[in-house]
Amino acid sequence: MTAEAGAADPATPPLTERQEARRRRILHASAQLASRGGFDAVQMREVAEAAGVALGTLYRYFPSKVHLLVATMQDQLQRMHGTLRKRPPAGETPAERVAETLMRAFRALQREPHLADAMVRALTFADRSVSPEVDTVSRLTTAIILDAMGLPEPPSARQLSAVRVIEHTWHSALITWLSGRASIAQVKIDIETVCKLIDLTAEPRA
Amino acid sequence: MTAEAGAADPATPPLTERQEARRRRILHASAQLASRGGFDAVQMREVAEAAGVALGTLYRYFPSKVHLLVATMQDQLQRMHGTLRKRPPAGETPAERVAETLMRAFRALQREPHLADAMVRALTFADRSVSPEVDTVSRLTTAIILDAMGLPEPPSARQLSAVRVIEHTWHSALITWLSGRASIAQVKIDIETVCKLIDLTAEPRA
DNA sequence: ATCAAGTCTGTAACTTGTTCTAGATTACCG
DNA sequence: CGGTAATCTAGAACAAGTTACAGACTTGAT
Repeated sequence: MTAEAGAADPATPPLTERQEARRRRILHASAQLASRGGFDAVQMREVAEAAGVALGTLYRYFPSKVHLLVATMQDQLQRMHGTLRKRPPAGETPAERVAETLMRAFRALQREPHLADAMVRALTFADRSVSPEVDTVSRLTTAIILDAMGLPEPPSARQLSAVRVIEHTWHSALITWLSGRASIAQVKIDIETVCKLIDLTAEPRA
Repeated sequence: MTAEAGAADPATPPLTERQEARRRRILHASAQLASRGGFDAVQMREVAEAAGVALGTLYRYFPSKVHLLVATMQDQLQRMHGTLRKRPPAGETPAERVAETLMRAFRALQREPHLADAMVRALTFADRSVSPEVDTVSRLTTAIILDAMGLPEPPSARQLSAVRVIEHTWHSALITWLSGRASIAQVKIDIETVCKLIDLTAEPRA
């Protein structure tokens, strides 16, 4: 519970500069390899080599391939959150703004479909041992959606439920798209459909 | 395209009786192993041994572990569809009936959480090479939901969108539950929330 | 009954994620 | 600076999914 100055790093022993650099090289190598071949192309030996680090060291930083890819996703999401903040969505209603934001994110993912594949597959394949990290990703996603809604006050319980369902749909729709079972148009429709839930959960009264 | 008398098996060369029996033994062994340890406990060598079949034969019937587990899910889903048909949901509205049906299915999964884990993880981890099989599972799920809705006429495009979103939520909510990041109560709320979409897509006119 | 084609078995090999170990390097403390 | 604990490296070893292959068994047609 001791507050830290940084962004999100509770109770992690501070890293030296060289360690921070290693960590960054590893994440970079991971994203790089993922950008070509997707999940399968991220091979631990190759990541280690590309990052200029021994295999054992890679495993010290990220205890499994899934941990590594989920951390990669955290990294990318943070980047995207920053980008999205700069140009807030222009829609009239919260539902429109959320749909617009998600579609913008979706277009970004389309530019690197293999990277998206690696990250999303890792995310949904993650077992309990990765729960904390996956939860961080989930919180980031929630933050992005709530940002897009642009609420004047903290969200109600019903709104949070709607946001959770939107996240579910977002992840699952991505998977169906990545595995070639749904078209881009289809994903768009699904996102727009689920966003209608927001209107439904608008507070009946202030 | 030659029509077959069975249920769902287009363009598959007919199996001899012994082959059918082998296939059944394999699926049974798979479900059995999955029921204990989940995804990781389904080890191809063990499945082969438990089914009394050589490893190469197992791979001839199911070209990968994911194929095997998705086929296992098909099998279980078919069973569940049958069970659900017997006692149709009692709710007043389509939304209520769908939520009731999904919660019933959810309770069934809770009885075999490891099996659920194996099947759902395989389903979301499946890559393009498993698309046809995953699609079959998806169609089965859709059929179950449409059944529960109990519509007098074929569903509209908007209703089908809602059903797709419900499926997305169903899969993703299961995953968060299986990985311990959401409680049973939470899954229930998410299902109920997304089912409200059905009301939203009720035809404005007949 | 016999032959050819296809299938099944048993087993070894290969791949990639993961673990382990011994020795070199680095960081920190006095 | 010197010592010590932690970290890093290189590489072997292990586990489980997957592939390969030689020989035995089935099946179906003649």
